[in-house]
Amino acid sequence: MTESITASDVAAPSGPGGASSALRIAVLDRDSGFIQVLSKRLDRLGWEHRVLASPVPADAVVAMRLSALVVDLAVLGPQAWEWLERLCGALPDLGIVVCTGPSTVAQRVRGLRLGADDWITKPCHPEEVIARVQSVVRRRRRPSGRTESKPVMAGEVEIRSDRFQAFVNEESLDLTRREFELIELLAAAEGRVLEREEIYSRLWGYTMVRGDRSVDVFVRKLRQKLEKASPRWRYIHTHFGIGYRFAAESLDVETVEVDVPASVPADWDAGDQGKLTGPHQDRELTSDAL
Amino acid sequence: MTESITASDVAAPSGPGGASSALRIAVLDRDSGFIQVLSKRLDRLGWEHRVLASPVPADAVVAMRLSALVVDLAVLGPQAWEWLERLCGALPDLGIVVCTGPSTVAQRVRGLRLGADDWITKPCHPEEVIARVQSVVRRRRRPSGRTESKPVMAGEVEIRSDRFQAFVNEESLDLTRREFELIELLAAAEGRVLEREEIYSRLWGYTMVRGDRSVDVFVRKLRQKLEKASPRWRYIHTHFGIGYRFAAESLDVETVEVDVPASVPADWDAGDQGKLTGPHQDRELTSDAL
DNA sequence: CCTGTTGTGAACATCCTGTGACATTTTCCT
DNA sequence: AGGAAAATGTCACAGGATGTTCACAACAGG
Repeated sequence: MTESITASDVAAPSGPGGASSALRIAVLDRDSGFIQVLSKRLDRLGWEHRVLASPVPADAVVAMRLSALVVDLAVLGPQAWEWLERLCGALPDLGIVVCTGPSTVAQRVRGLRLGADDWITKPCHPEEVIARVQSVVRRRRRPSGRTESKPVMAGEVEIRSDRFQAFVNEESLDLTRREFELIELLAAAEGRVLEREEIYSRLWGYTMVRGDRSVDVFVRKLRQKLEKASPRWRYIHTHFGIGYRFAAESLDVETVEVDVPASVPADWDAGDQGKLTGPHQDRELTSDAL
Repeated sequence: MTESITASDVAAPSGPGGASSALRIAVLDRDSGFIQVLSKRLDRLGWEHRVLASPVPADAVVAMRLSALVVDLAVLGPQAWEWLERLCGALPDLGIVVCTGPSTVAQRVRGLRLGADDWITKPCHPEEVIARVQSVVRRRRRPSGRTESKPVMAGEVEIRSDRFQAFVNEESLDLTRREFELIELLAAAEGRVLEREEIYSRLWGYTMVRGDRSVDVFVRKLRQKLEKASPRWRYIHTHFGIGYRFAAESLDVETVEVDVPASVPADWDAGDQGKLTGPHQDRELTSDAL
């Protein structure tokens, strides 16, 4: 029962951590001949893989952190559609290749609409299965675009994707992987509010269950490190009931904005609101006041 | 550059999930029957599409700014592979679905390896082609899709969905989540009267029980914040016995901002607000303006 | 003038987030 | 392999923000 998967470089689903080669896939099927041939081929490719012979609850699949899954819907029996739908819902970034016996157009269309990425009809050549899995994964990976190495600056921090680190004055913040992924994600969406659910699904790869505090906890860890390294700046802003927003804001220039004293004449079209906080001066519903 | 796919004011209801519709695809094929059927289907889906009958240089395809391309390699003749490779290299984000006659496994694998995202063998059902194109595009959409969202202006307020906030002169109104949802909903229906029941069911998700004052309370909170930030405008108008209507109206006769004619004589209640709202005649509570 | 509807303010109940502590898993070192 | 250190994931609590309800006043309509 020991798994053949030795996690050496487990590229988390949507995470930036991907080595380009090492894939992690699972095959859910009972056709022993097919499995055997496919396994051998996968071995030679050096992909981590795992064979499942019986219907696995969608939740269990989540835990496997796969890049892709090859599945014969026949194994799942009548609940195949439901299973597929749930899985696709939970793991929007998982590549799913259905490889099953004869089917109707309607079935294939249904499967693809539910979220499957490809549908291969048996009998088929294992090499084609491999190629289609690669194709699916290739597309999935693209967004993570690890190629560019343009450091992002925000306030005092510099985010270097090529080093998986953030720096302040050339000093590393010692971010862990998740912390870095988080700040990278937030910074990429600078100015926009990201909802918790979105942050979670983009970092963890599957959908968040209600009551999960992981995002909050990592935000706090990030804030701590940012605070320590760059005390006079605020970067992560809370939007109550929604999520977080990344924007560098300096605390230095104390923006004492006087309330309009009601005795303002009729027309202030001269618009001298006198904003002095630089690029961003929004006063949000920040609960980060200390 | 004259071509513009404008999903003009679709005003995505809420959240990132918005416009999933407007796709732009091309079909490179000569099989007139296939093309015809497919085109009709594409029309009904509202996807912009274009049929190409002869080999188009890869560069030309680039200019089309497509979401996906369906191609019969047979049209391309012997240089099909080279063409495919060049295209995939030039447009890594373009979805490419090969749809062609009988082929060997080796050919299919080669095509997929070169960068094709799917390979369908003719004869095939157009619906399956559609479904596979959707599947391919679905993956591509994730990263880029949700970036844009144009702010909505009304009078002095600017509603930015990406920030879950409304602003007046770049100053946040500090709306809570519900308040924001409410103003967003109202503003999206600008000019029309929304009944309480509808507002309630769209914001709270279930039907309102008689006697529930939640909507009124939130309207009041919204009005307060709007009033404080933009004193010389009225935005939310009560329609007795019905519900509320959102429309920016200046109290200054001078300031001709947007739609309001402003040259209104003495009798406002003559109801020349311009916009008649269908079933209910505009019975306005304009007396409070004096 | 009467009745039902809406505006208002405040009390109250809930939900949300920050925080620290702790359990669990992974990584690294010996 | 064994164990320490680091990273990640969970949990419970406290304080604050938000949502809901209520009573009453003000108002529109007949």
